[in-house]
Amino acid sequence: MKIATFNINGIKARLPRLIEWLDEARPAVACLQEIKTQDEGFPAKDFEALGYQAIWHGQKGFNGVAILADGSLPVEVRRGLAGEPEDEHSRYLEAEVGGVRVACIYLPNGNPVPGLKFDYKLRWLNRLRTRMREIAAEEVPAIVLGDYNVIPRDNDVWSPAAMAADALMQPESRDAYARLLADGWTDALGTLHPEGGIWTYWDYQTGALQRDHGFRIDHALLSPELADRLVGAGVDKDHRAREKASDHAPVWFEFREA
DNA sequence: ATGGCTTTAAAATAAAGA
Repeated sequence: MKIATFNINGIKARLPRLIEWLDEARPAVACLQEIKTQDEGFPAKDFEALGYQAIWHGQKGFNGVAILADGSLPVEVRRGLAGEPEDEHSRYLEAEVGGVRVACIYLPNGNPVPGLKFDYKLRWLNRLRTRMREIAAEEVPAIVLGDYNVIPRDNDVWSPAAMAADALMQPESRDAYARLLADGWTDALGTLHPEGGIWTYWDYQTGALQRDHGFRIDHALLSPELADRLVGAGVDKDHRAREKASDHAPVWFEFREA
């Protein structure tokens, strides 16, 4: 069972690329971030034509998440995180798919540091932790995946010095991420590759892709019940180099059947 | 170099991203 995440940076601008990737990679579940459309603009019919059914949480102009499943409709469990009723950002969507709890997240970027946006990022990380502890207590196979906007380790970035001032690498961001791991969640790609050097994002600017100036911020955290079933993971880097590509590449995780 | 690109929203610029 392949479960993937892809920050597509605009589902309208990226639809041909997205369909192409679904067709080639054919994940059982695909979590999308930054769909950047209101609910009514979501191209559900284009996915249905490929055999995928979807749920989504859109927003005008930016943010927005979706969960696609091959041959079935994800059963929605929750949209949005508790704790800040006034928070209208569309960044969290959770569903049951094929016997697995799947939470699709788009964590706030948090730049500049310091500032209100960074404060929001840290609060959001705390709210996420609260929800993940609830999921963990259910003792079900679970995966919380998406764009975490956190570079967990120095070997997850082409140059720690170049990114030192960025919200993605602040000690507070890393500590919050580390607390999730301490709670018992497994960083799927990080665990398979402790040596680092794997990127999921390359900036559009200054030829970052050509220089391989990237970093790893798209993650999947696994509950113990699912971590035992992990058999592989990877980044579809070739999709980053295609015409009109997102600045993120798709990341996939393969699991043994239960 | 708070920039460099890119998308969205909306009608020329501005916000947001990371």
